[in-house]
Amino acid sequence: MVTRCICMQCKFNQIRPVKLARKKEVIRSGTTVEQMVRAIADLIITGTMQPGERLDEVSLANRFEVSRTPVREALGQLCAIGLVEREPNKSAVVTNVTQQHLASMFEAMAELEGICARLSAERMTVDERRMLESEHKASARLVHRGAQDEYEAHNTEFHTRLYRGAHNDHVFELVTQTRARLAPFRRAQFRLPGRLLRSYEEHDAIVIAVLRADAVNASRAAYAHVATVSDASIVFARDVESA
Amino acid sequence: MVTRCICMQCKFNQIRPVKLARKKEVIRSGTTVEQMVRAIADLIITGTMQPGERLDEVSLANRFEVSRTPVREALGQLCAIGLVEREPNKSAVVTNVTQQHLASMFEAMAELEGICARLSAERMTVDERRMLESEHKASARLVHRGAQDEYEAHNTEFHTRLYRGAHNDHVFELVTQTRARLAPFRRAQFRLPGRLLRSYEEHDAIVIAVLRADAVNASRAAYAHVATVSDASIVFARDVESA
DNA sequence: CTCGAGAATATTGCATACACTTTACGCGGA
DNA sequence: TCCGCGTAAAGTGTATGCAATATTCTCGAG
Repeated sequence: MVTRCICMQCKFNQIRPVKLARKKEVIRSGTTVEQMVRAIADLIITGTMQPGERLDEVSLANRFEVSRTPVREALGQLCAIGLVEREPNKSAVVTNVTQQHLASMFEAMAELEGICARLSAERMTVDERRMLESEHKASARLVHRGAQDEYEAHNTEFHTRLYRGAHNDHVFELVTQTRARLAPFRRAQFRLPGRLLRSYEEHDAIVIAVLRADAVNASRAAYAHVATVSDASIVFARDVESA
Repeated sequence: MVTRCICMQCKFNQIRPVKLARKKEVIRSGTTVEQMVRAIADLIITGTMQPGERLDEVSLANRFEVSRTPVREALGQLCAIGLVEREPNKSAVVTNVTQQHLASMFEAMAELEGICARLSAERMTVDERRMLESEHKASARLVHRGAQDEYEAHNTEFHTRLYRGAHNDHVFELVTQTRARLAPFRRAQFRLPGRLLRSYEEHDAIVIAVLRADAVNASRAAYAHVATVSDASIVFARDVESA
């Protein structure tokens, strides 16, 4: 996708005659590099770029209409985060994790979610508990309607609430980062039949335990929840790999 | 330290007339950027640069005799890791964590070490267990001699063994990364009276549980161990701050 | 027809140049 | 003396150029 195609109509092949001059009129949110990091991360997380695919600097630079310098910095940061891999004098590549590493990430994720659920059960404020519950109940509707995309958004929101509820900044960072790296592999899980309902039921178990301040069961339920996501996703990943 | 001093003898103020020309004869381990990341991280971790201190790009470039480009990339990566902070058009700054964030990192570290110890108890191979035990026993000598620096090296080694023993790549990454970020604050802990012996005893509890494959107690012991390090370090950090 | 060596091309790594932003400095006025 | 304000200096953000490395292509030998 990123590698050059032969077609001369393809915008990647067009030599852009216009000077790359950033005018101050251009309202920029943050620096170019930040934008690039977000943009490229999106490409990876949304699956527009598959693991193993090459991230060619000049193509990206043309695509986003910037010079190679910010692209390079962005790739460096994505590398530090772990979304891409680089070796000297070669193109950056979307991180291609082995089955084993994937499994280790899911296991770590389960541990981290377990911690978050446990700490949430112990530490969430009354407001946080109330919000968690109402948001969760609201998503029941989506399950009935089979609204996958909307449910997925709610799902993300739900987990974020758990992460925040732990009231630990660093744990929040770790779990968020791990989730980002798992995102490419988790993408299609809600396509599997019955996954939506099952996810809801598992959330239910977590919510009940958290509301009761039952740390042990909250932790267990969260761990188990990730474990089933893991199973679904690893199966999916294997299919993709063999395809 | 990094900011310019007035003295014209200071090497930071010397205009370097020599061209920055990298000859191929120079044997380089990895790219310049990698070296820079390591070098700057070292400055921070070893405490040569204190939290809050400015990392001026040109000074660093002169100091390491490279251009600003690799310095910038390195700073970007260190920012992604969390060792430095940046905002647009300002110098990068060694991350200055609040008491609260520091506490959250130690708590996260305790959780992670607990996980590692638990998994190690369950998963370490016979060889790994043997090595853990013999290395641990060897360090007893250092405690008696009061050899702080050597003990610290052994201590690092000991914990790394636990992290590896968990047989989970991603957990290893997370715990290693967290340790790096805590390093600046943990530095002086072994200076505290009696800390050496106490550390050894705590390691002992972990080793015993791991060797017995007693996951629960291994986890507890590891958690408790970090908690005491945390106490010592937070006290130290507070002293530094108020000084 | 396949394989491999070597040239041609593409791409990365770093240095440098320059525009824009922030900070430091100095000076006049209150 | 102290406070603004304007200018100078320093510093960051990005584009571009060049050398070094990797990749692709070509063509001849087997």
